[in-house]
Amino acid sequence: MSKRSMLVTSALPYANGPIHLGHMLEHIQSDIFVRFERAIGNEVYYVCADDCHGTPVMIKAQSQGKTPEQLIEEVGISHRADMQGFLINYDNYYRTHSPENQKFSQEIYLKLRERGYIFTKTISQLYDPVKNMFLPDRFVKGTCPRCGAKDQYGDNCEVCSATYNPTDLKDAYSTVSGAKPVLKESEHYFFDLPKFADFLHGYVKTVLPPEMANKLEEWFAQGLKPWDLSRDAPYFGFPIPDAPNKFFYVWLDAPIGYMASFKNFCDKQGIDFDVFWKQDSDKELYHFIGKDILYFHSLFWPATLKGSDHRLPSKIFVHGYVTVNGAKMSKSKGTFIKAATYLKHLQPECLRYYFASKLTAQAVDLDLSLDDFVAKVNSDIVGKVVNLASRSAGFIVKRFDGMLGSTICDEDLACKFTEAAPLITAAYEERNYAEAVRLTMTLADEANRFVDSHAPWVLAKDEANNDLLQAVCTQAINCFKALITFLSPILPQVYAASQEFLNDKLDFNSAAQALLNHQINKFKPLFARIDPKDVAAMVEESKQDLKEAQSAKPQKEATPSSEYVPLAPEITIDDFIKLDLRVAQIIAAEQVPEARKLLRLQLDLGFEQRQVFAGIKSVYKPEELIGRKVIVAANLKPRQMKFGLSQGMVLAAGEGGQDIFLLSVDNKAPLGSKVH
RNA sequence: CGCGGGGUGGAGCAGCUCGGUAGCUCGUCGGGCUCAUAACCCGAAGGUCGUAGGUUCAAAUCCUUCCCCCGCAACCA
Repeated sequence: MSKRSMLVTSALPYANGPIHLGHMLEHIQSDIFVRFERAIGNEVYYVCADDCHGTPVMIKAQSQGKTPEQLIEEVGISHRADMQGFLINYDNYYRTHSPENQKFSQEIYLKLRERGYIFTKTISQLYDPVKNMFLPDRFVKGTCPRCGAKDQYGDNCEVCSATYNPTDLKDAYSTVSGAKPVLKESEHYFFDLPKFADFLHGYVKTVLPPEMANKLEEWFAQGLKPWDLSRDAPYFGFPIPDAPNKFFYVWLDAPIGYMASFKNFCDKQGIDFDVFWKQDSDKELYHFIGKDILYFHSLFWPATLKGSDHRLPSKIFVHGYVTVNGAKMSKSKGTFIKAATYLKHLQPECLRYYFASKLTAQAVDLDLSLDDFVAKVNSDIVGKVVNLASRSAGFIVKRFDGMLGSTICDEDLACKFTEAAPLITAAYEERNYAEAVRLTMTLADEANRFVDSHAPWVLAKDEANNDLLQAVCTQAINCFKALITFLSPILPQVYAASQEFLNDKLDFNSAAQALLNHQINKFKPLFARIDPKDVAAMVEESKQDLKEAQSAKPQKEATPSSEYVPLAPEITIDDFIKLDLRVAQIIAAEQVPEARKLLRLQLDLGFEQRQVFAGIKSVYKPEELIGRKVIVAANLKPRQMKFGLSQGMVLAAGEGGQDIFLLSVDNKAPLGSKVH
């Protein structure tokens, strides 16, 4: 069989939160695939990245008083650590907020535009007048128009399961600021997806398993709709060429992040990027994704590739969700387990093995039953596989100076291993790891029965049986060698330790070949069994996480209808005294005709006069301000505005809009006095 | 009737494409062994395969009804 060459990706984790066990299912699944393909001799590149853009990242950064760049940097570090902790062997783990990705995104967009696949249309959307931003549906809540349930999301009601538009909500409010959203028009850029409908309809059947293709049928039946790929500023993303204040919707550049991550890797390694991505590439391209993002990967992504003259994915591998103890991961039950929390208490290979033992090519949900998890890992890995080495190595080392014999004693058993090898290989290739594990464990049972029936501990009592004893133990060790090699894509560390123990390079393609007349090393425990206490501790800590999360953001979630803006991060007195606040008097105020929100104020600070522009036009009239004493931030860097220089900031309470209240001070306060 | 997936002994799963009266692992009970990380081996109990009906000589496996669970329902990442 000639050597194949492929690029494999895992879906890009979103950069607004930590990695949890749900993510790990996918990354473990793809990592096993990659390790397997490499083990049988294929050339594989494996890349991933953080998905950095979009409103949620922007909001999260804001609420933490950070820039989005700071946030994604921090999140990126923790994501990488988690992936490494689970032995996910990426060639490159990059980020979508990168020069490569910006270049690709814009090039692809321009190509699509050139081909006539982009058009513009004005749509009206809910807008947060306080934060001055358009609101995605998930950031709007209100009262369900059908059943009257409060605090329902913008698109559907969790109580009566009605679906509606965000504009239908009663008493709608922005979850970002609490303000009442207003409708506002904006021009958006659309990708003409319907033009690809026929192509996609045929294409998806070739890259997806039938049940997933079925799922897509309903979307085709309804007819594809144009894809709105622009977002208005403020938005954390890449600017759209020739479209001021418009940014690419995060889902445009996210999958392009696969290319960008690979490009970044290629440039470092001197690999030819285009060979993989050109239209007629004969390299294979595989995406592992969760069923939740099927739509994006099987419709938008191939269409953008097709429309911009790139190659298409060879296959899209879809998996289901992780449930824990039969239910959705729950923070209050402590079953919403973060990767980092898991790693504090348990070995990565335990989860790798458990997931593998239940993973098939079907996109069904996978239950992490914690009791079953402990039982299965301990019983299979320790009790069956490792035990085989553990129970035989002693004889070889003590009685034969660590030398394996020149022969084995049960050809039938050896045959079973040889015969199973291609079946196991096929099972991995089809991503039916559960089958691969089952086949392997059946062999492990056979091997343990073999040891039991020959009872080497009895043979050892009589020197006359030396040859047989050595043959039995040699075969047992060889069984172990085959088993651990079959499991090597799943258990890379045990595999590495086993090579050390066996003093040999274990090759997947010759796993069942016997190692004879060979010196091995003293056996050291290769795998620590799981103590159920560690699992309990992990669950307990996950519950703790929840409590901390709750106290960290006091009311925002608990009383979503509250108008309160979350508290900014704590500062020290040193931070505070940097601020020089002074009492000033408004001695003149006038409208600025071109300005939507601003009034021009002339302030007397006692020691000097200043011009300040204040965004209070919506509430205050110039006449009523003259003579009023206000507080002004006096050491603020002057700002050149369109209408003139603003030399300070007048302090006011409220969130803006109609919610503006100038701070006042007792009239006795002398001008220019400092506020402490 | 919105769509897709699923419901198999106490737990987790396989079998269902190509119908022939149910299999694996764990757990439980009894026994054996003592080389091994209380690991290993043998045996037993326990299910009529969500429900109701149909096709058939024969159904977990094909068809239909209903019930229950999970997910999706497109701009939400």
